[in-house]
Amino acid sequence: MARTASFNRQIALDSAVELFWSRGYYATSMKHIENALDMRPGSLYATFGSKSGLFSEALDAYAARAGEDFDRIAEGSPSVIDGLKRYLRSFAQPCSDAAQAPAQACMLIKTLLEVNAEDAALRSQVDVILATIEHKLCEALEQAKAAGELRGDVECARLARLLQTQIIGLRAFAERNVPSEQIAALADDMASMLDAYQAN
Amino acid sequence: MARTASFNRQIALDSAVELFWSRGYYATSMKHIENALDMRPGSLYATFGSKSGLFSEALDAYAARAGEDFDRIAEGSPSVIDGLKRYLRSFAQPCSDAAQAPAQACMLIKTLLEVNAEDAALRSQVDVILATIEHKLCEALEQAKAAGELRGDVECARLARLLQTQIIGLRAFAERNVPSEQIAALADDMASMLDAYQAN
DNA sequence: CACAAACTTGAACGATCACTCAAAAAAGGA
DNA sequence: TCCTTTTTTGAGTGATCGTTCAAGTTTGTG
Repeated sequence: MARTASFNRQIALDSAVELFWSRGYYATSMKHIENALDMRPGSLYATFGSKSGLFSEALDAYAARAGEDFDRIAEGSPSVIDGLKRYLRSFAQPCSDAAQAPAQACMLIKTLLEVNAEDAALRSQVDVILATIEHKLCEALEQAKAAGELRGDVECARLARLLQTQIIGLRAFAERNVPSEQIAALADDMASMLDAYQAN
Repeated sequence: MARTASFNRQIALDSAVELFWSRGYYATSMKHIENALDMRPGSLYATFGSKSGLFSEALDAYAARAGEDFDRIAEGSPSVIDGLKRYLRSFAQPCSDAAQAPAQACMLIKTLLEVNAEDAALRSQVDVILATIEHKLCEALEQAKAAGELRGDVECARLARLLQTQIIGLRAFAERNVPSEQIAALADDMASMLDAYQAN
Protein backbone atom coordinates (compact mmCIF):
# COMPACT_ATOMS: atom_id res chain seq x y z
CA MET A 1 0.00 0.00 0.00
CA ALA A 2 1.88 3.00 1.28
CA ARG A 3 4.36 4.39 3.72
CA THR A 4 3.63 3.87 7.44
CA ALA A 5 3.87 6.60 10.02
CA SER A 6 7.17 6.70 11.88
CA PHE A 7 5.81 8.14 15.12
CA ASN A 8 3.70 6.65 17.87
CA ARG A 9 0.63 8.70 18.64
CA GLN A 10 0.54 7.92 22.35
CA ILE A 11 4.24 8.65 22.81
CA ALA A 12 3.82 11.92 20.95
CA LEU A 13 0.89 12.84 23.19
CA ASP A 14 2.90 12.01 26.31
CA SER A 15 5.60 14.39 25.12
CA ALA A 16 2.97 17.02 24.43
CA VAL A 17 1.56 16.64 27.94
CA GLU A 18 4.99 17.09 29.47
CA LEU A 19 5.72 20.11 27.28
CA PHE A 20 2.38 21.88 27.75
CA TRP A 21 2.21 21.03 31.46
CA SER A 22 5.62 22.59 31.90
CA ARG A 23 5.34 25.67 29.68
CA GLY A 24 1.61 26.32 29.54
CA TYR A 25 -0.40 26.91 26.39
CA TYR A 26 0.53 30.35 25.11
CA ALA A 27 4.24 30.16 25.94
CA THR A 28 4.62 26.92 24.00
CA SER A 29 5.43 27.57 20.34
CA MET A 30 5.20 25.21 17.40
CA LYS A 31 9.01 25.22 17.37
CA HIS A 32 8.98 23.81 20.92
CA ILE A 33 6.46 21.22 19.81
CA GLU A 34 8.47 20.23 16.73
CA ASN A 35 11.51 19.60 18.92
CA ALA A 36 9.72 17.85 21.78
CA LEU A 37 7.64 15.52 19.59
CA ASP A 38 10.33 15.22 16.89
CA MET A 39 7.72 15.90 14.25
CA ARG A 40 7.66 18.46 11.46
CA PRO A 41 4.71 20.82 10.75
CA GLY A 42 3.21 18.70 8.00
CA SER A 43 2.96 15.61 10.19
CA LEU A 44 1.80 17.61 13.17
CA TYR A 45 -1.03 19.30 11.32
CA ALA A 46 -2.04 16.12 9.51
CA THR A 47 -2.25 14.31 12.84
CA PHE A 48 -3.59 16.88 15.30
CA GLY A 49 -5.06 19.60 13.10
CA SER A 50 -3.73 22.59 14.98
CA LYS A 51 -1.87 23.68 18.07
CA SER A 52 -5.11 23.88 20.04
CA GLY A 53 -6.14 20.48 18.69
CA LEU A 54 -2.94 18.95 20.01
CA PHE A 55 -3.40 20.74 23.33
CA SER A 56 -6.94 19.43 23.56
CA GLU A 57 -5.78 15.86 23.09
CA ALA A 58 -2.99 16.44 25.59
CA LEU A 59 -5.55 17.60 28.14
CA ASP A 60 -7.51 14.38 27.69
CA ALA A 61 -4.36 12.30 27.95
CA TYR A 62 -3.41 14.12 31.14
CA ALA A 63 -6.87 13.58 32.63
CA ALA A 64 -6.77 9.90 31.78
CA ARG A 65 -3.41 9.52 33.46
CA ALA A 66 -4.59 11.44 36.53
CA GLY A 67 -7.62 9.18 36.78
CA GLU A 68 -5.41 6.09 36.68
CA ASP A 69 -3.20 7.51 39.42
CA PHE A 70 -6.22 8.04 41.63
CA ASP A 71 -7.59 4.56 40.97
CA ARG A 72 -4.22 2.95 41.74
CA ILE A 73 -4.03 4.65 45.13
CA ALA A 74 -7.68 3.93 45.91
CA GLU A 75 -7.31 0.22 45.10
CA GLY A 76 -4.28 -0.16 47.34
CA SER A 77 -5.94 1.42 50.35
CA PRO A 78 -7.74 -0.32 53.25
CA SER A 79 -10.68 2.11 53.13
CA VAL A 80 -12.08 4.83 50.90
CA ILE A 81 -11.26 7.64 53.33
CA ASP A 82 -7.78 6.25 53.82
CA GLY A 83 -7.34 6.23 50.07
CA LEU A 84 -8.41 9.86 49.84
CA LYS A 85 -5.93 10.78 52.57
CA ARG A 86 -3.16 8.96 50.73
CA TYR A 87 -4.17 10.69 47.54
CA LEU A 88 -3.87 14.07 49.25
CA ARG A 89 -0.46 13.19 50.62
CA SER A 90 0.71 11.85 47.27
CA PHE A 91 1.03 15.43 46.03
CA ALA A 92 3.50 16.24 48.79
CA GLN A 93 6.31 13.98 47.58
CA PRO A 94 6.48 14.09 43.80
CA CYS A 95 10.29 14.12 43.86
CA SER A 96 10.43 10.56 45.12
CA ASP A 97 9.96 8.57 41.94
CA ALA A 98 12.21 8.87 38.92
CA ALA A 99 9.50 10.15 36.59
CA GLN A 100 9.60 13.81 37.59
CA ALA A 101 6.44 15.76 36.97
CA PRO A 102 7.13 18.91 34.94
CA ALA A 103 5.21 21.02 37.46
CA GLN A 104 3.68 20.73 40.91
CA ALA A 105 0.40 22.36 39.98
CA CYS A 106 -2.28 20.44 38.11
CA MET A 107 -2.17 20.96 34.35
CA LEU A 108 -5.95 21.43 34.33
CA ILE A 109 -5.74 24.25 36.85
CA LYS A 110 -2.81 25.85 35.07
CA THR A 111 -4.95 25.80 31.94
CA LEU A 112 -8.06 27.04 33.73
CA LEU A 113 -6.15 30.06 35.05
CA GLU A 114 -4.17 30.72 31.88
CA VAL A 115 -6.46 30.30 28.90
CA ASN A 116 -8.78 33.25 28.30
CA ALA A 117 -12.17 33.69 26.70
CA GLU A 118 -10.80 33.74 23.15
CA ASP A 119 -10.09 30.00 23.45
CA ALA A 120 -13.48 29.14 24.88
CA ALA A 121 -13.35 25.55 23.62
CA LEU A 122 -10.29 24.76 25.75
CA ARG A 123 -11.81 26.46 28.77
CA SER A 124 -15.01 24.46 28.57
CA GLN A 125 -13.07 21.26 27.99
CA VAL A 126 -11.18 21.85 31.24
CA ASP A 127 -14.46 22.65 32.96
CA VAL A 128 -15.97 19.35 31.86
CA ILE A 129 -12.92 17.36 32.97
CA LEU A 130 -12.86 19.05 36.37
CA ALA A 131 -16.57 18.36 36.80
CA THR A 132 -15.92 14.71 35.97
CA ILE A 133 -13.19 14.49 38.60
CA GLU A 134 -15.47 16.18 41.12
CA HIS A 135 -18.13 13.62 40.32
CA LYS A 136 -15.63 10.80 40.76
CA LEU A 137 -14.66 12.13 44.18
CA CYS A 138 -18.33 12.39 45.07
CA GLU A 139 -18.92 8.75 44.11
CA ALA A 140 -16.00 7.66 46.28
CA LEU A 141 -17.47 9.59 49.21
CA GLU A 142 -20.89 8.04 48.66
CA GLN A 143 -19.22 4.67 48.75
CA ALA A 144 -17.46 5.59 51.99
CA LYS A 145 -20.76 6.72 53.46
CA ALA A 146 -22.42 3.47 52.50
CA ALA A 147 -19.56 1.62 54.19
CA GLY A 148 -20.14 3.58 57.39
CA GLU A 149 -16.90 5.51 57.13
CA LEU A 150 -18.63 8.87 57.02
CA ARG A 151 -21.27 10.43 59.25
CA GLY A 152 -24.80 10.11 57.92
CA ASP A 153 -25.34 13.85 57.62
CA VAL A 154 -22.34 14.49 55.39
CA GLU A 155 -23.22 16.12 52.05
CA CYS A 156 -20.99 14.14 49.70
CA ALA A 157 -21.25 16.53 46.75
CA ARG A 158 -20.27 19.45 48.93
CA LEU A 159 -17.40 17.58 50.56
CA ALA A 160 -16.21 16.48 47.12
CA ARG A 161 -15.92 20.10 46.04
CA LEU A 162 -14.07 20.91 49.25
CA LEU A 163 -11.65 18.05 48.61
CA GLN A 164 -11.04 19.15 45.05
CA THR A 165 -10.41 22.68 46.25
CA GLN A 166 -7.91 21.41 48.82
CA ILE A 167 -6.02 19.52 46.15
CA ILE A 168 -6.03 22.55 43.86
CA GLY A 169 -4.70 24.75 46.64
CA LEU A 170 -2.09 22.27 47.81
CA ARG A 171 -0.65 21.73 44.36
CA ALA A 172 -0.68 25.42 43.49
CA PHE A 173 0.99 26.33 46.80
CA ALA A 174 3.64 23.71 46.04
CA GLU A 175 4.67 25.78 43.01
CA ARG A 176 6.15 28.22 45.50
CA ASN A 177 9.76 27.82 46.48
CA VAL A 178 9.15 26.35 49.93
CA PRO A 179 10.70 23.40 51.84
CA SER A 180 9.10 20.05 51.07
CA GLU A 181 8.42 19.48 54.78
CA GLN A 182 6.01 22.41 54.72
CA ILE A 183 4.14 20.86 51.79
CA ALA A 184 3.99 17.55 53.64
CA ALA A 185 2.62 19.33 56.72
CA LEU A 186 -0.02 20.98 54.58
CA ALA A 187 -1.09 17.63 53.17
CA ASP A 188 -1.25 16.21 56.70
CA ASP A 189 -3.42 19.09 57.87
CA MET A 190 -5.78 18.55 54.97
CA ALA A 191 -5.94 14.81 55.61
CA SER A 192 -6.74 15.51 59.26
CA MET A 193 -9.66 17.69 58.25
CA LEU A 194 -11.36 14.61 56.85
CA ASP A 195 -11.53 13.29 60.40
CA ALA A 196 -14.23 15.81 61.19
CA TYR A 197 -16.43 14.07 58.62
CA GLN A 198 -15.77 10.51 59.74
CA ALA A 199 -18.29 8.47 61.69
CA ASN A 200 -17.93 7.94 65.47
CA MET B 1 10.32 74.50 31.17
CA ALA B 2 8.83 71.78 29.05
CA ARG B 3 5.86 69.68 28.22
CA THR B 4 4.21 67.78 31.08
CA ALA B 5 3.19 64.15 30.85
CA SER B 6 -0.46 63.67 30.00
CA PHE B 7 -0.97 60.36 31.81
CA ASN B 8 -1.24 59.49 35.49
CA ARG B 9 1.14 56.77 36.52
CA GLN B 10 -1.15 55.21 39.14
CA ILE B 11 -4.15 55.19 36.82
CA ALA B 12 -2.03 53.61 34.11
CA LEU B 13 -0.86 50.94 36.56
CA ASP B 14 -4.43 50.22 37.64
CA SER B 15 -5.35 49.63 34.00
CA ALA B 16 -2.31 47.38 33.63
CA VAL B 17 -3.36 45.35 36.67
CA GLU B 18 -6.83 44.86 35.25
CA LEU B 19 -5.47 43.89 31.85
CA PHE B 20 -2.75 41.48 33.05
CA TRP B 21 -4.99 40.01 35.74
CA SER B 22 -7.57 39.26 33.08
CA ARG B 23 -5.39 38.05 30.21
CA GLY B 24 -2.25 36.79 31.94
CA TYR B 25 1.31 37.72 31.00
CA TYR B 26 2.07 35.95 27.75
CA ALA B 27 -1.34 36.41 26.15
CA THR B 28 -1.21 40.17 26.69
CA SER B 29 0.42 41.96 23.76
CA MET B 30 1.83 45.46 23.59
CA LYS B 31 -1.14 46.30 21.35
CA HIS B 32 -3.50 45.34 24.20
CA ILE B 33 -1.43 47.48 26.55
CA GLU B 34 -1.43 50.47 24.19
CA ASN B 35 -5.21 50.35 24.02
CA ALA B 36 -5.87 49.71 27.72
CA LEU B 37 -3.44 52.37 29.03
CA ASP B 38 -4.05 54.73 26.09
CA MET B 39 -0.31 55.17 25.69
CA ARG B 40 1.93 54.73 22.65
CA PRO B 41 5.12 52.61 22.61
CA GLY B 42 7.47 55.55 23.13
CA SER B 43 5.73 56.69 26.31
CA LEU B 44 5.30 53.14 27.55
CA TYR B 45 8.97 52.26 27.18
CA ALA B 46 10.15 55.60 28.55
CA THR B 47 7.97 55.07 31.62
CA PHE B 48 8.13 51.36 32.35
CA GLY B 49 11.17 50.15 30.41
CA SER B 50 9.67 46.98 29.00
CA LYS B 51 6.63 44.74 29.01
CA SER B 52 8.06 42.75 31.92
CA GLY B 53 8.92 45.99 33.73
CA LEU B 54 5.32 47.12 33.48
CA PHE B 55 4.11 43.71 34.59
CA SER B 56 6.45 43.82 37.56
CA GLU B 57 5.04 47.17 38.68
CA ALA B 58 1.53 45.88 38.11
CA LEU B 59 2.27 42.93 40.40
CA ASP B 60 3.36 45.29 43.16
CA ALA B 61 0.31 47.48 42.65
CA TYR B 62 -1.93 44.41 42.85
CA ALA B 63 -0.23 43.22 46.03
CA ALA B 64 -0.61 46.63 47.63
CA ARG B 65 -4.30 46.70 46.82
CA ALA B 66 -4.77 43.16 48.14
CA GLY B 67 -3.06 44.13 51.39
CA GLU B 68 -5.39 47.11 51.78
CA ASP B 69 -8.42 44.89 51.21
CA PHE B 70 -7.26 42.53 53.95
CA ASP B 71 -6.56 45.35 56.39
CA ARG B 72 -9.95 46.91 55.75
CA ILE B 73 -11.77 43.67 56.58
CA ALA B 74 -9.54 43.01 59.60
CA GLU B 75 -10.17 46.46 61.05
CA GLY B 76 -13.92 46.14 60.74
CA SER B 77 -14.08 42.78 62.52
CA PRO B 78 -14.75 42.10 66.22
CA SER B 79 -11.87 39.61 66.51
CA VAL B 80 -8.88 38.45 64.50
CA ILE B 81 -10.33 35.03 63.75
CA ASP B 82 -13.63 36.56 62.79
CA GLY B 83 -11.76 38.85 60.42
CA LEU B 84 -10.02 35.89 58.81
CA LYS B 85 -13.34 34.14 58.36
CA ARG B 86 -14.80 37.22 56.75
CA TYR B 87 -11.77 37.47 54.54
CA LEU B 88 -12.28 33.89 53.39
CA ARG B 89 -15.93 34.53 52.67
CA SER B 90 -15.14 37.77 50.84
CA PHE B 91 -13.88 35.74 47.90
CA ALA B 92 -17.26 34.06 47.53
CA GLN B 93 -19.23 37.16 46.50
CA PRO B 94 -17.12 39.31 44.18
CA CYS B 95 -20.11 40.10 41.98
CA SER B 96 -21.75 42.21 44.66
CA ASP B 97 -19.91 45.50 44.24
CA ALA B 98 -19.81 47.47 41.01
CA ALA B 99 -16.04 47.21 40.60
CA GLN B 100 -15.91 43.78 39.00
CA ALA B 101 -12.66 41.89 39.41
CA PRO B 102 -11.34 40.72 36.03
CA ALA B 103 -10.84 37.19 37.37
CA GLN B 104 -11.78 35.08 40.38
CA ALA B 105 -8.31 33.64 40.86
CA CYS B 106 -5.55 35.65 42.49
CA MET B 107 -3.31 37.43 39.99
CA LEU B 108 -0.25 36.26 41.93
CA ILE B 109 -1.29 32.62 41.62
CA LYS B 110 -2.17 33.02 37.96
CA THR B 111 1.33 34.40 37.46
CA LEU B 112 2.96 31.72 39.61
CA LEU B 113 1.36 29.00 37.49
CA GLU B 114 1.83 30.73 34.14
CA VAL B 115 5.28 32.28 34.05
CA ASN B 116 8.07 29.82 33.35
CA ALA B 117 11.76 29.64 34.21
CA GLU B 118 12.79 31.94 31.37
CA ASP B 119 11.26 34.85 33.28
CA ALA B 120 12.87 34.01 36.60
CA ALA B 121 12.71 37.58 37.87
CA LEU B 122 8.91 37.64 37.72
CA ARG B 123 8.69 34.23 39.34
CA SER B 124 10.85 35.21 42.27
CA GLN B 125 8.98 38.49 42.64
CA VAL B 126 5.73 36.57 43.02
CA ASP B 127 7.45 34.23 45.47
CA VAL B 128 8.55 37.14 47.64
CA ILE B 129 5.08 38.73 47.63
CA LEU B 130 3.40 35.45 48.54
CA ALA B 131 5.88 34.94 51.37
CA THR B 132 5.08 38.44 52.62
CA ILE B 133 1.36 37.68 52.62
CA GLU B 134 1.99 34.41 54.42
CA HIS B 135 3.98 36.31 57.03
CA LYS B 136 1.16 38.83 57.42
CA LEU B 137 -1.32 36.00 58.00
CA CYS B 138 1.07 34.49 60.54
CA GLU B 139 1.31 37.77 62.42
CA ALA B 140 -2.47 38.02 62.55
CA LEU B 141 -2.65 34.50 63.97
CA GLU B 142 0.01 35.28 66.59
CA GLN B 143 -2.09 38.25 67.59
CA ALA B 144 -5.17 36.04 67.84
CA LYS B 145 -3.23 33.59 69.95
CA ALA B 146 -2.07 36.34 72.31
CA ALA B 147 -5.69 37.45 72.62
CA GLY B 148 -6.71 33.94 73.65
CA GLU B 149 -8.66 33.25 70.47
CA LEU B 150 -6.51 30.28 69.47
CA ARG B 151 -5.44 27.21 71.40
CA GLY B 152 -1.97 27.48 72.92
CA ASP B 153 -0.55 24.58 70.92
CA VAL B 154 -1.43 26.00 67.50
CA GLU B 155 1.56 26.47 65.20
CA CYS B 156 0.76 29.84 63.67
CA ALA B 157 3.24 29.63 60.80
CA ARG B 158 1.82 26.28 59.77
CA LEU B 159 -1.77 27.43 60.08
CA ALA B 160 -0.89 30.55 58.08
CA ARG B 161 0.30 28.38 55.19
CA LEU B 162 -2.87 26.30 55.46
CA LEU B 163 -4.99 29.44 55.32
CA GLN B 164 -3.12 30.76 52.31
CA THR B 165 -3.57 27.42 50.59
CA GLN B 166 -7.30 27.49 51.30
CA ILE B 167 -7.59 30.93 49.75
CA ILE B 168 -5.58 29.85 46.73
CA GLY B 169 -7.77 26.80 46.25
CA LEU B 170 -11.02 28.65 46.81
CA ARG B 171 -10.22 31.38 44.31
CA ALA B 172 -8.88 28.96 41.71
CA PHE B 173 -11.93 26.72 42.08
CA ALA B 174 -14.12 29.78 41.59
CA GLU B 175 -12.68 30.13 38.08
CA ARG B 176 -14.77 27.10 37.20
CA ASN B 177 -18.24 27.61 35.83
CA VAL B 178 -20.13 26.66 39.01
CA PRO B 179 -23.09 28.22 40.88
CA SER B 180 -22.12 30.96 43.32
CA GLU B 181 -23.92 29.12 46.14
CA GLN B 182 -21.36 26.33 45.84
CA ILE B 183 -18.53 28.82 46.19
CA ALA B 184 -20.19 30.33 49.22
CA ALA B 185 -20.59 26.87 50.76
CA LEU B 186 -16.90 26.22 50.15
CA ALA B 187 -15.97 29.44 51.91
CA ASP B 188 -18.24 28.49 54.82
CA ASP B 189 -16.62 25.07 55.11
CA MET B 190 -13.19 26.66 55.18
CA ALA B 191 -14.26 29.20 57.78
CA SER B 192 -15.63 26.37 59.91
CA MET B 193 -12.30 24.61 59.80
CA LEU B 194 -10.81 27.46 61.80
CA ASP B 195 -13.08 26.41 64.68
CA ALA B 196 -10.88 23.39 65.25
CA TYR B 197 -8.03 25.75 66.10
CA GLN B 198 -10.00 28.04 68.39
CA ALA B 199 -9.64 28.01 72.18
CA ASN B 200 -12.31 26.36 74.42
C1' DC C 1 11.82 -3.38 -10.39
C1' DA C 2 8.19 -0.03 -11.16
C1' DC C 3 4.07 2.05 -9.42
C1' DA C 4 0.99 4.18 -6.18
C1' DA C 5 -0.12 5.67 -1.82
C1' DA C 6 1.02 7.69 2.46
C1' DC C 7 4.19 10.22 5.21
C1' DT C 8 8.09 13.57 6.00
C1' DT C 9 10.42 17.55 5.08
C1' DG C 10 11.54 22.44 5.09
C1' DA C 11 10.91 26.61 2.76
C1' DA C 12 7.69 30.08 2.70
C1' DC C 13 3.21 32.67 4.00
C1' DG C 14 1.01 36.78 6.12
C1' DA C 15 0.31 38.24 10.75
C1' DT C 16 1.88 39.60 14.89
C1' DC C 17 5.52 39.84 18.43
C1' DA C 18 8.32 43.21 21.63
C1' DC C 19 10.69 47.16 20.76
C1' DT C 20 13.18 51.54 18.58
C1' DC C 21 13.60 56.12 17.06
C1' DA C 22 13.21 60.25 14.28
C1' DA C 23 9.89 63.63 13.70
C1' DA C 24 5.86 66.22 15.32
C1' DA C 25 3.41 68.37 19.13
C1' DA C 26 2.89 70.70 23.41
C1' DA C 27 4.12 73.15 27.41
C1' DG C 28 6.50 76.90 30.38
C1' DG C 29 9.89 80.75 30.65
C1' DA C 30 11.77 84.80 28.53
C1' DT D 1 6.19 85.35 20.24
C1' DC D 2 10.19 82.51 20.16
C1' DC D 3 13.00 79.07 22.20
C1' DT D 4 14.12 75.15 24.90
C1' DT D 5 12.77 70.99 26.87
C1' DT D 6 10.01 67.06 27.32
C1' DT D 7 6.39 64.06 25.69
C1' DT D 8 3.81 61.88 22.13
C1' DT D 9 3.30 59.78 17.94
C1' DG D 10 3.37 56.08 14.55
C1' DA D 11 5.95 54.05 11.04
C1' DG D 12 9.39 50.72 10.93
C1' DT D 13 12.90 47.07 12.98
C1' DG D 14 14.11 42.01 12.77
C1' DA D 15 12.33 38.03 14.93
C1' DT D 16 8.97 34.77 15.69
C1' DC D 17 4.12 33.37 15.59
C1' DG D 18 0.79 29.44 13.75
C1' DT D 19 0.03 27.45 9.47
C1' DT D 20 0.31 25.78 4.53
C1' DC D 21 1.93 23.08 0.77
C1' DA D 22 4.71 21.43 -2.99
C1' DA D 23 8.50 18.45 -3.38
C1' DG D 24 11.04 14.55 -1.71
C1' DT D 25 11.22 10.08 0.73
C1' DT D 26 9.70 5.73 2.21
C1' DT D 27 6.74 1.94 2.23
C1' DG D 28 3.77 -2.22 0.46
C1' DT D 29 1.92 -4.26 -3.71
C1' DG D 30 1.90 -6.24 -8.33
